[in-house]
Parts: sequence; C-alpha cells; structure tokens
Amino acid sequence: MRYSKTLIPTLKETPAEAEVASHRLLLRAGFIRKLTAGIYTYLPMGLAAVRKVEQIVREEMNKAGAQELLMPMVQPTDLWRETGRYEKYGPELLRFHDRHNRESCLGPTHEEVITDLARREIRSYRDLPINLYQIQTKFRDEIRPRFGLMRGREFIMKDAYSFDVDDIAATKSYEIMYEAYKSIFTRCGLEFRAVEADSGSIGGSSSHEFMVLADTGEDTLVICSACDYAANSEKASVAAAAIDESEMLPLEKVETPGKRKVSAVCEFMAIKPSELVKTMVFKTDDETVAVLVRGDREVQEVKLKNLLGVADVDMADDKEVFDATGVPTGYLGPVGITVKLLVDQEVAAMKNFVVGGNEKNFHMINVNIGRDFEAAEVADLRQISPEDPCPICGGKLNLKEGIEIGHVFKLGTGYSKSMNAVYQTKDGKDQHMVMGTYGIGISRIVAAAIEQNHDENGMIFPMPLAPVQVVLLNLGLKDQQITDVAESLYKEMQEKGVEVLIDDRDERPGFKFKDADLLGIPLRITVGKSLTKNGVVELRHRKDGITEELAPENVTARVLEIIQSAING
RNA sequence: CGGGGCAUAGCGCAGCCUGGUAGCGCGCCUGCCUUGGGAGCAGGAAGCCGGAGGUUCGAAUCCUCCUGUCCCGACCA
Repeated sequence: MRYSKTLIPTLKETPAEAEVASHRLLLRAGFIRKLTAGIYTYLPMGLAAVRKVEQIVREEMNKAGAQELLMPMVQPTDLWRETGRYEKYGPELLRFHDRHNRESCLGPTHEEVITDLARREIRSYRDLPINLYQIQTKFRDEIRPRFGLMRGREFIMKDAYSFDVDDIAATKSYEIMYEAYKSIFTRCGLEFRAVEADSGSIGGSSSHEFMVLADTGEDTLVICSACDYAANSEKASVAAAAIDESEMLPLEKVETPGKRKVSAVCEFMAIKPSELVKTMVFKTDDETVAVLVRGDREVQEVKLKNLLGVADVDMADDKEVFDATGVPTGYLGPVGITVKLLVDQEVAAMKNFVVGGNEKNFHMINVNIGRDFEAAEVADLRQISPEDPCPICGGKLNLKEGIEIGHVFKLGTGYSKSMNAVYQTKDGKDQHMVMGTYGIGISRIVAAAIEQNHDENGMIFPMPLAPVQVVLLNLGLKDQQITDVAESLYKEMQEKGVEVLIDDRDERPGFKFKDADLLGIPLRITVGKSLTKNGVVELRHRKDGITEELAPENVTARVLEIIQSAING
C-alpha cells in the first residue's frame, strides 16, 4: 500500500460532532466519514480494520462448526407479523413499501428470515444440530445514534443462529458459541468480560453479553470483587438483605411541612435515607403500580418490566401520580392506597421505616409491612449500588462501564413455534426446533478497540486488528540511497506477507510522524538520516515508543518475529 | 418523544447583540524555500451565510415557520 495513492484524509483538527475518543480518532485518522446521522462510509483504512475483525470472527465461527451464509437485507414484513415482532420491535424497524405496495423492512436482525429458511429446508433430526451465520450490514433506526461507530443506525454485525433437537442439545450449542466468543475477543486483543444479561425484546431464557470495559460504555456492569459473578446492571441481582428483627413500634403520623424530597425529609427528621422508603409510581400499557424501594436506592426499570411481563414501563409524572392516588408527589406512601404495591426485597426486610403520609405535608414513621400495608409482590427491583453484597459469594460488588460487543441468547422455541419450524424425530413425530441466537458487533469492535487503546497522539491498534501491521516512512524521497532502501524493504516485507503502508508522500518528516502515530499502526520503520549517517533504520513500537535500530537487512526478520508473537501470543 | 445547543469556504470558528463591501486559522492550488515531530515567504481558488416566508430602501444579522445536526434524558440483539 502506498500512502501517496491511498485515500487517508487525516485531520489536524477534531470535527465538532465527535465526543468520544474512538469517534474523534476514526474521523481524524481518515477511517470513516459520515454520510448522515448514524451512517458512515468506511474509507480504506477503516475498512481494513473491519476486515481484520471479520476474518477473526469467520475463522473462529468456522472452527466452532458454524456455516457462513448471507441473507437478504430487505425482508417482507409478513414474516415479522408471524412472530409478532412487527408490533413489538417498534419504530427501530424501518418499514417501507415497494412499487407493488408490498410492505418490506430493512433487517435489524434475522431470526425471522433464518427460521423461515430452517422450516423450509430442515426436516429431520438428522439435519441437526446446525449453526448458520452471516456477516452483514444491519439497519436499526435508532432513536439516538451517537458516538460514531459505537451506535450507528447502519452497522456491521455477525449474527449466528443455532437449531437443535432439544434443550440439552441447544445448551451445548450455546456453550460452544460462548467459548468461540471468548476466543474471538481474546484474539482481537480486547480486555473483556462476559456478563449475565437481560434478554430484552428478542425473548428467550438465558443470555450473556460480552463487554469491553471502557469509561465511555453505554452499559453498566456489576462485577463481584471476590468471585466470578458479573452481570449487566439491568439484570444483576443482589444478596437478600438481613431481616431486621426489631420490635414493631406504634405507627405515627408526623408533620413534615414542605419536605418532599428524600434528602429534605431525612434532614428534617434527622434520619438516614436508608431508614426511609420511597414510593415510586410507574405506568404500563394497562396498569399503574407503585414500587417501594429504600430511600437511597433506585428502581431498576428492566427488572420491573420483567416482573410485570410488559414491554414498557414509564415513571408517572406528578399529575399521573395524583390522578392514580390522590396524593401529591413527595408525600406518597403505601399505607392505605389502592394501587398495586410491589415491594423491593430489601424493603421487605426492614422494620419501623418512614414513608409518605398520603397527605400533603405529612409522613408516617414506624411503618411495618404486613401490619400497616400488604405487598402485592416482593421482588428484587432495585438498581445495584456499589458495595452491595454479591448474590453468589456475598463479596462486594463493583460497578463498571462497558461496551457491548457480543451477545449470546438461548431462544428456546419461541420463534420455531410462532413460525412452525419443525423437524421429524426418530419416531416420526414433528417437534419444534430449539434455537439460539448469537451476535457480534463487528464495526463496534473497531470502535471499542480504539476506546481501549489510544493516547493523546492517536490510536494504538492491537496487532491483530491493525489495518496494516507496519508503516514505513521514507524521509528522503530525494535521496537515492534512502529511497532505495525504503523501497527494497517495502518489497521484501510484502513478499514475506507483512502488511505494510509505505509513506512515500512528499511531506516533511514531522508530518509523517504525526500521521503514523494518529493511524495507530503498531510498527513504524523510519528510513532517513540515520541510514546515511550510521547505516541503520529505526523500528519503533507505537504502543510503548520503544525504538530499535537495525541494519536494513535485519529488519524484515525482526518485523516478522514481532508480528508472530503478537498474533499468536 | 421531552429538554438544551448549533447550522457562515473542505475542517475548526469569528461576524449577529447595535441591519449597510463576508472574515480568521487550518486545509487546497502555484512558485520559491525547507526536510527527523503537523516549517517559512509570496501569490491564488473557493461561500445561495441550512431552507421558506416576513419586516426593511437594504437582512448572515431582526421576526415566524420548517429542515438538518449534536448533546442530556427516555430507548436499545
């Protein structure tokens, strides 16, 4: 690759739209350009990095026994009506009509299409298990695309689907994918964690997310400091709180003029937020519920959604709270109100706590569950806080930010039932296939790798993901000796299979150094003055800046050695 | 969808308050010069001031509406 003939439009200044490091650097290094909101063109360097990820994913998927295919991007919405996701998936599914007025959509994921294929082509238990995958551009009309490749509307994804005869076999398929994912992300040189996840709108029983730890992550992870427990905070459970065995004290109503917020009430009554219970009101499509959590906790809405079995919950606003309960917000409590009461397990273990008095300017103290009100249900409903006890070992839980780069799901028979995908068993009976679905955000991995590996000068690619392995700077275009050595090194390395970008532009040295750093290419070879003076060229490692001086004839062997150990190690 | 920005040359921005010749830096083109960390000098090209209405003798600037885009929130295999 010759720099002078390759489109790598680097920028000295940061475009105003870029907030996070990966987005900023992808733009500055000329890897991507935006076409419109959440939709990007991959320029040669960006595409090269994407291809690297794809190749690793392909190799490991094939090794795990999966087969590659390619499904259409445009799908008939009829299929989505069959599974009910036409309604459930919402506006993220971009729908449109063709000239015959048939409704189609752009595929955000391919469960419907693959299940349609399976029901047509797979008939016998002899055909199972099977795992089919593709690497393809997906489209999701995200509410708010952001952070460049991190959350685009159009993005490249690997999606795989497994079909099995029964749950046991499906679990096996799931585990094979889980292990393949670990190999993939390890080979990509990423620092990642697998965490238990909520299975979301796609449905299904068991699910893990693979997360790259990074401050710019959009997900919050709960990680035990003592054992292996790790989960998405939407899903993370917490060890049950110890039951307070205190005697119940007599219920009292106290005046709390103008004290609506937890902090104000606590200050006024000289108590801690942990001695108070707040009553939060949520609406779903068909009911209004109140959730009780300790004053210093937050409701985890995903847990609430799952408990209620609904697609959506919304916090009620002041008016809605008043309409449902007749109480102004700030003074709402569980005693004597008529809405359904869902109680966080931690609250269920408390005694003699403080709640709203269900009357303006009043609270109640020494409130006790069972005596003063009844819970419709007690469940784990709160957001984990740092230092909470781990549900497995009781150790302290930590919260970290993460970027979701992969997700594995056990789907069960939800899709095969709604689409009637059956196979014939040994004894000739029809049985629904048991499915799994497995995604990897290919383009997001590129962004995540940059989030994890960069400095003030630019990107720092791990060798396996680098668009090219070596950048070779010719600092003496007009010097025959320098140019001869640079060109012959270029040729030699290419012949040995090294991916090399030769910077043969008529630019000043500083300019070339800056670009080389920005591009994040792991190895930089400089052919310049030190060749004419001392007969050596320099080999510099982008990651740590360590520079080796080598005779030109030793360079290729040394480079090969470094690449081998970086890719196999 | 709620809240808040922003929209002027390829990129980053000033000008708008207080209406009157459209500017700066970077980039780009030409030449000279320079060549180990984004050089210097000289010359040059490039803008429907996001769009549509309105006010005015006159609008980048004031008013109204629209569109796009970014940020926060909600949302998210």
